[in-house]
Amino acid sequence: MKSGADNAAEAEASGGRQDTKEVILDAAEKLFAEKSYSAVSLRELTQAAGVNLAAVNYHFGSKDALLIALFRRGAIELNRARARLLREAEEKAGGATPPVRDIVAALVLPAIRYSFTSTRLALYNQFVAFARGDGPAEAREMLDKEVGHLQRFALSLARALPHLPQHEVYWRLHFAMGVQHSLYTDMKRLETLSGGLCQLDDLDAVANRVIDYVTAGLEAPYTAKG
Amino acid sequence: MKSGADNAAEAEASGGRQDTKEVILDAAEKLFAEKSYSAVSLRELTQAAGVNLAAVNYHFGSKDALLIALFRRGAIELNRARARLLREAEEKAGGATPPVRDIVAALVLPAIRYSFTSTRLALYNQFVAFARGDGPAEAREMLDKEVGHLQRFALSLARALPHLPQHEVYWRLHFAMGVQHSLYTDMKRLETLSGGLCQLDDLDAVANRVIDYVTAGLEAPYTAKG
DNA sequence: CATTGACTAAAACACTTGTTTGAATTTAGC
DNA sequence: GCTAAATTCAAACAAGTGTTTTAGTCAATG
Repeated sequence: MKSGADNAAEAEASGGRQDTKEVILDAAEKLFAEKSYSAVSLRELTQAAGVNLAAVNYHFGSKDALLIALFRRGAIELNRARARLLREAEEKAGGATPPVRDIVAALVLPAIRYSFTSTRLALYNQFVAFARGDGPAEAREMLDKEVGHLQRFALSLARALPHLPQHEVYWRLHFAMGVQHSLYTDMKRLETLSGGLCQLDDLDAVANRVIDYVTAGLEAPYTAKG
Repeated sequence: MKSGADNAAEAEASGGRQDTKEVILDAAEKLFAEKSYSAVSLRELTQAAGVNLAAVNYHFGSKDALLIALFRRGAIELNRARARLLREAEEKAGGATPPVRDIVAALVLPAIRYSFTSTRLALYNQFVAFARGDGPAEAREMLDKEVGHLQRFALSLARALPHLPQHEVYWRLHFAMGVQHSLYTDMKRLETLSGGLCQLDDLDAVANRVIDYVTAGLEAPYTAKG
């Protein structure tokens, strides 16, 4: 047998020391985000992680497989957190549809948390380029599954915004993802633009800001167009 | 002398045939956008452009210099178009400050046009990663200049939204850039999410949508926060 | 203790990378 | 039409790439 984490018990039993697999994943997350997938060599990556060069191929099979495993780890956590918040919002609303603001919060809060603590989300674009390019079918399937998770939010929003045609809901949800995206891309530009006034320091303040903005956009009056 | 386009007259005089330099720039724009800067080899690039392998190093000096030239070409055109629209909006408003919607239109319309006709804007993130990584100081200066252009919009928006503190204007302008960003990133996700319902087909419709959304976000009530 | 398995280490592999070279070719100026 | 500069071309270069191999280490198990 090859893979080390076939059962979670083994990872737990190994005690306080993180195992190589996760050390690699963490280093890859950081480096792939600040540079890019293909700009980071395995030598640079393994050196930063403090592991041997061959470790990546031993534990993951290839550099491509590492990227896939990395994206999977992040996507699972993110979508699980989003789904949980959306479910809670629905339960809180009883049988009725939750207010737009609560749906928005469920969508963006997990991502905002990540943007404060890790570079995890910055991987998304890298992975999209990889999957749509030379990447294997497995990668494309993961992106499709990702869309499936978003579909739940589209439906929920459509119920909360009954005056909007379906395609307009999709568009505005897409824009909401763009706003969210701006939290882990180009933050440097915002910092220099504002002369250091705007930063990712107060999570609640940033979260309220994003939710206010996105909610206002979603609830904007609909001016019929071609 | 080395470079071929020292004076624009030469490029014009050469008649209908595009010169090698621009053929390379066009091919690079396309390839760098769909894959990534470091994922595209000069062999793949020059073959797609139909020029010799050595042409890039001959005309630009290096692969890095090509990326810089590419970004410069795009940034100049984009900022020029934005500045012109903003000036027109200010003139239309006489001495007063233009309405938020007009400022937003000046900011996003040029980018929306590009997103319909080329992959030019998708280069931005690539260039940011390059400039902040191993890239030369020249690249960083270009990003700073880019921020300078945005500053004009920040000031104009601050005048149009006097009830907002300055840092809130910066944040919301940043979010607006994120919405704009969503037009040339992840459009594939929107298409599959909407089952093909949403696409970049009708420029005016998309432009109105974006402007509505961004304007609503900018004009959202301000709920004081930490 | 011996043995088996998972894991690490260092070296080598085949291949691609960006870049350079020097000769052939085209283009412009007199 | 000749000259000289500008450009293209094919070939080669050194360096770096992901991957494989082979030997070595370590911990658990019988």
